[in-house]
Parts: sequence; structure tokens; C-alpha cells
Amino acid sequence: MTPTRLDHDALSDALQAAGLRPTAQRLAVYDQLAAMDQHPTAEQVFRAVRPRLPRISLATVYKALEALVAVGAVDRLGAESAAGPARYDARGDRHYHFRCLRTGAIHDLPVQYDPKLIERLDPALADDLRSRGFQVTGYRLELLGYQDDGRDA
Amino acid sequence: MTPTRLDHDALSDALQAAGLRPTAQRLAVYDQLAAMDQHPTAEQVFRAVRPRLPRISLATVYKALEALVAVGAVDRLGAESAAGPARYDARGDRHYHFRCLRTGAIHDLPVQYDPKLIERLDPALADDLRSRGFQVTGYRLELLGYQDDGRDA
DNA sequence: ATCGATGCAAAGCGTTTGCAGGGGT
DNA sequence: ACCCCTGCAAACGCTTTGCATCGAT
Repeated sequence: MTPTRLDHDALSDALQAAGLRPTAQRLAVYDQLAAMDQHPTAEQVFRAVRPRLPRISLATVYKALEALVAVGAVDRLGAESAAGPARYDARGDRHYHFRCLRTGAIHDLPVQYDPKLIERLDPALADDLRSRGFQVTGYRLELLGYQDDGRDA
Repeated sequence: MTPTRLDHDALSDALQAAGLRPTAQRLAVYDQLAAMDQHPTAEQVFRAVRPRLPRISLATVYKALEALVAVGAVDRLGAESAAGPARYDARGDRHYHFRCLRTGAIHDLPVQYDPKLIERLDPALADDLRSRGFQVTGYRLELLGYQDDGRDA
């Protein structure tokens, strides 16, 4: 389940290819995110990188995450329950998630990603949508439910 | 694709069964939501019910939607892109969504819902998760992409 | 008479933005 | 020298909350 993690060179290249600079903050935010097993919130990433970069600000973490999302190194998972923060995923390979409706915590599922799942659901769907002006770029599948108390929140 | 819509009696019963009163505001919010073909934001519902209930407040719409979600008459679809409002769905039968990553608009997909999709993906998954302390209550499948400009936003 | 629901205003929270200063190329 | 990025603080948008009043039982 550990996703393919980009090393600094690969990530730097990806950032530069998008006209963005591979700053220490961006690399550190990515490293930290990739090292955390849960999918953390921006705040959690902020607290986790602070020891390495004591002067980093929360706003910079947000901006760094935005840059990483822009180059496709990170996925942003919007909050489901209201008033909850978004979660971030240093995605390597694509995968599915389980989402706890109480805490908002997100876990990876130990199931292989199926690139043809939509096609399998309905072979005509993508074409159908395209002809109606919708461009499909991907899909997201989440299990919803609750996890026992006491664990990671 | 038109979902089974609850009439006032059924909705009133559902609310009362949960210890909630079937107020005019709640019924109107539900009716309005069910009558809208897109999945609107709370603000959009608010503006749409105003003609019928000129004195209703946005806070009451939020509270009404919360009550409707609590009794299972409405689904709340969290914002995907940041800084966007949540959308609400007067769900009848379960279905899948297409989500526009630019505008946040959500459309129903003309595909039948598959209750056994997860089981089909991996028959052992649900049991596996259960044994690890995760209780699965459902799943959500969304196509992601972009819709041409000019339409409903 | 009770008890929940409403409507208003204000607070709350996560996130973004404006801007002066700093650092890499 | 340039331009992007940072960090701070303030603003922002969406949602919730506190509270007095209202309305239905």
C-alpha cells in the first residue's frame, strides 16, 4: 500500500516543469506528507514539519500543498463532514479510500485500483457524457463508515 | 433518474420518528431541494424557498438540511475543491455523481447503482475491514472532470 | 406551560490573500 | 537585478452557535 514516493530530484523536476521552484518548504512538506501513514490535514502537516523548518508558516504549508497538487504529486481529499479540514494524500499509485464519517479520517484500501471500473459499469457512459459536454478525467471511489474509537483520529 | 420523492406525510413520519418536528420550513426546504434538478448549495436552496417563506433565514435552511440529512431524506455532498460550499441531494434511490472540478457542480449519472460493487471488487474486503475495526455503511462513486462553459454553474 | 424550532446576529473554522521582506538563479 | 517565494496578518466564505421569541402540542 505504500505509494511510489518521489525523490527530491523527481519532485524538483516536476515542479520546475510547471514553472514552480523546488523550495525547501515544498520538498519538506512533500516528504513529511509521504512519510505519514494517515492522510493528514494541512494543520497536521504543519505541526509535523515544524521541527525541521521551525520558521515555516501555516500559510506556506497551504501554498506548498497547493503547488504539489498542481503538479500532481499530491491529492487533495475534500472534507466530507462539514466544518472539517481537507486531507492530503501523497499519492503514488491510484487507490481507493475508506472515510470515517465521524472523525473524517481517511485510510487507504488494500484493493487494487481498477482503471476500467467505469467502463465496466457502463461501456457507453464516458462517450455519452462526452457528447453532452462533460470531460471525464478520472473517478473516485470511497467506502464510508465508522471506525472504532481509540485509534488514530 | 428522478429519485423517489417523499411526500409530506412520509417525510413528517420520518422526522417525528427521529424526534424532530415536521415544520413548514423543513418540509419546504425538502420540497424545494427535491424540485431542483441540479444539486444545489444551501444558499441556492435558501434563495429558492424565499418566495414561499419570505421570512426564512439562511441559518434555518442549514438547520433544516441538517435535520433532513439526519433522517436520511437528504444527502450532503461535501465540497471537493477548496472554498466551495457543500451540495445537497434529495436522494431517493442511490446513484452516482459526476462532479465538475472547476465549478463544483454535481450531476446524477444515468447508470444503475450497484449494491454489490464493493463485494465484486474484493469479496473479502468488507470482512477484512470489519475485523480491523471499520464498520462500512456504504460507498460513494464519483466521476471527476470538467463541463463545458455556458451551462448551469 | 412546555419544549423544540425559528430568525437574527455574531462567532467560528479552515483557507486564501495582500504585502513587505528575502533568496535563489 | 529579477522574480518567485516566504511569512505574517488580515480578510474571506461557508457554516455553526447563542439567544430571545415564537408556535405547536
